[in-house]
Amino acid sequence: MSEPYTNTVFQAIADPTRRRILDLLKKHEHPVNSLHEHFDMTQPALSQHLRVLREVGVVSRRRQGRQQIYCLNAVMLKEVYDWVGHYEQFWRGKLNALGEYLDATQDEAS
Amino acid sequence: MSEPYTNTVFQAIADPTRRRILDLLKKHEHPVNSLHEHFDMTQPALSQHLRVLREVGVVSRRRQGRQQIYCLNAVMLKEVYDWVGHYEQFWRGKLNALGEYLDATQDEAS
DNA sequence: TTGACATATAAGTGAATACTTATATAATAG
DNA sequence: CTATTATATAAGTATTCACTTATATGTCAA
Repeated sequence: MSEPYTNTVFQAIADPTRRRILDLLKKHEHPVNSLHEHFDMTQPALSQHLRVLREVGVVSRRRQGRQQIYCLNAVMLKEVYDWVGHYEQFWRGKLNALGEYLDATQDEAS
Repeated sequence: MSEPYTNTVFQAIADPTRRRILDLLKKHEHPVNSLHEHFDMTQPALSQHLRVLREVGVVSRRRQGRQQIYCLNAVMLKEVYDWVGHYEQFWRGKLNALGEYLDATQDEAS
């Protein structure tokens, strides 16, 4: 009945647009207009996604002239990596057994 | 402007309740009522979370008498692990203070 | 100072989400 | 069969979300 989990980073990366932003920032830092070229949405919509990422702490920004340069702060993703890493043993071994993944019925149905 | 990302698994694990369900199933399989003891919500609410996890494919179930036994299908989490794993170098470099310029060597590739 | 540029915030909207209670289905016990 | 147990679905609701347009802020250039 306890609540030992937080929401933040996992929710931030739940959105595909925000994952794409992170992937772009992984290559190198970007000002907003440079990021904006990659997305089919308005600039305010993008800025709102950037705000989510900022509030979670997975990106940071600095001003450079009129631009805001966003860059990755990947340390916050370690929480995700650590959590999902605890499941690694479960998919290792199963993969080479039957290819991509077994059907939902694991009772020798195939 | 492309859309090479899907939503499914990342969104499924965005909710803390669903991550807790997976953590319970990681220990061993569970019928619904056994899972329900761990959560402060109604049984239908829990069943709806289980449905989300099922539809994404990260859990499966089989009937055993009146019970539905849920068990983990962790292969679907590999997508998350792989995605976030591409960021590992960034926090490793920063955590042990080897300096940013180690990260700077991934400007090319991918 | 004025105007253009770069980005952020405000306000509004429709859809999705996470819950609730009520009911349906499914298996077993009597 | 009927009643009980176990789980799922239906329907309703309040909140959150991802977007939009309009406007505000902040920087630079003329």
